Amino acid sequence: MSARQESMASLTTDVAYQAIRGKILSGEIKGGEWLREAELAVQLGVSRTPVREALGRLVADGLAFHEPNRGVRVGEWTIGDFNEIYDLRLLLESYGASMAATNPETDVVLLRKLADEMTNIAESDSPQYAHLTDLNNTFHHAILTFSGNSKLATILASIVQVPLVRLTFARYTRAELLRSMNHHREMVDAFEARDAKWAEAVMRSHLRSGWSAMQGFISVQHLDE
Amino acid sequence: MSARQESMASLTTDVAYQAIRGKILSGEIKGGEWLREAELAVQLGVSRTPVREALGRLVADGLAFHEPNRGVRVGEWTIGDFNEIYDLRLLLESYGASMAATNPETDVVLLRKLADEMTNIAESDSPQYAHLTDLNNTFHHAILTFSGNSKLATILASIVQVPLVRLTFARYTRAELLRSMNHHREMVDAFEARDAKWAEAVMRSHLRSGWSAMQGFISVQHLDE
DNA sequence: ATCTCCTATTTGGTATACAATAATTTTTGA
DNA sequence: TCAAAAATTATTGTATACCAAATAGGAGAT
Repeated sequence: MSARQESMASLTTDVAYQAIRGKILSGEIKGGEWLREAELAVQLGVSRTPVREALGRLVADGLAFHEPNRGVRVGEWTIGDFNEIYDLRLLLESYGASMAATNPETDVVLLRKLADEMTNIAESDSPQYAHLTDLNNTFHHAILTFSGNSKLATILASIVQVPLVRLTFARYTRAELLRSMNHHREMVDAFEARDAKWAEAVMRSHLRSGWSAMQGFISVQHLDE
Repeated sequence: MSARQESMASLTTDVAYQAIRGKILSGEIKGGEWLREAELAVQLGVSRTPVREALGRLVADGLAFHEPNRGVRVGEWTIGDFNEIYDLRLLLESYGASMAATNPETDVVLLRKLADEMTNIAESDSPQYAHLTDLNNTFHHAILTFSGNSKLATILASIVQVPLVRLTFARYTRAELLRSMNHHREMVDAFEARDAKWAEAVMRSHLRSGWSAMQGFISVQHLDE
């Protein structure tokens, strides 16, 4: 099982999936809206068939919901959902960090490089948030990979997913941003020391403080759109 | 998001999904075998369309794998996979147990009823293993529900899944079976005492001992078929 | 106003056709 | 003989057309 994944390069269906997913993530299609097969098909210039398969995948990964004989509609997320997601993320990622800390396969050099680069970006005058987000994703994903449990990254991807995408570093205060960067570097130190408990604790702090920072503007976001 | 799920009652596709899934779980279709669309379609007396959707769902929940322009084939599972799965199960279910212990919504009466009924069955002369398995699933699922995190049960279902289905209580020694029943009852005691740490510890013991019992005959299973 | 019936819309499913791709077999050429 | 090339075959991926069933919404009747 382990390695192979074959992430479905089958052109049309995949394009449709990515396109619709993008519309949801970007907010172009809002929560609760219907995803009409025919409409999307003409919009994307494909037939209903790949659209249906794409919708099936969106439903499968929890981004949308299927109502029999009615169709598929985009999911809506409450603060309670975010809370549940963050609790699980805390549980799984801190476990991953503790496992990665004692795994000899863990590439500490890579992680440090990522942490340092993120710090540089964050400390610049006008941080490139998009790049920062990419590096951050890479960093967290790498840790999960180094945990040695190949299922871990998959599961987390299926939980964390979409709804958090719009909550980016751009919303952090400067203090929050710098603290986040400090966490990254401290985590690498913990890995270097092969200290599982330390790594786990830093990851907990990191995610918890991130969640705390986000909670503020989630309600705002709900109000102004 | 929380409650609603709309578990797709759309006849044909669902029937196909269940049928193919059943063939995999029962071992009729073995790991590594191809799932041919046309073949399955005639076998099930439906067209290729619902078969394709069913295969998509099987791929989505990790039971099968897609190889572009080649088709879908049933996954193969190694002992390493089982290990990873059990580690995650331990993490998530013990978390669930600890949360359920202090949740006032937890229906201790129901759980005790289940635990007692399982004990009765296990202590009888010829235990009805199928019924025992059902009750056990209900018991574990109920705890996850009482954890208060609605995502927890979903995630676990997506991990534990299939590959473990064939590893049933029927393979347990009498001692292992009775110990498992003791764990269930002890867990209810921990819930009644609202002792999160206790509940968590019992769940850890429970799953770890179960995994230990299974490890033995997994290799056997691999050899004799 | 409420209930019933009708109609439009949309899904869920079938059937069929066909291009693209990968595997297999056959043929070719040294 | 045997490896490379070419032809054949099998199967997926997509499109298209069509139809039954279900739902929503509105017209009309009570």
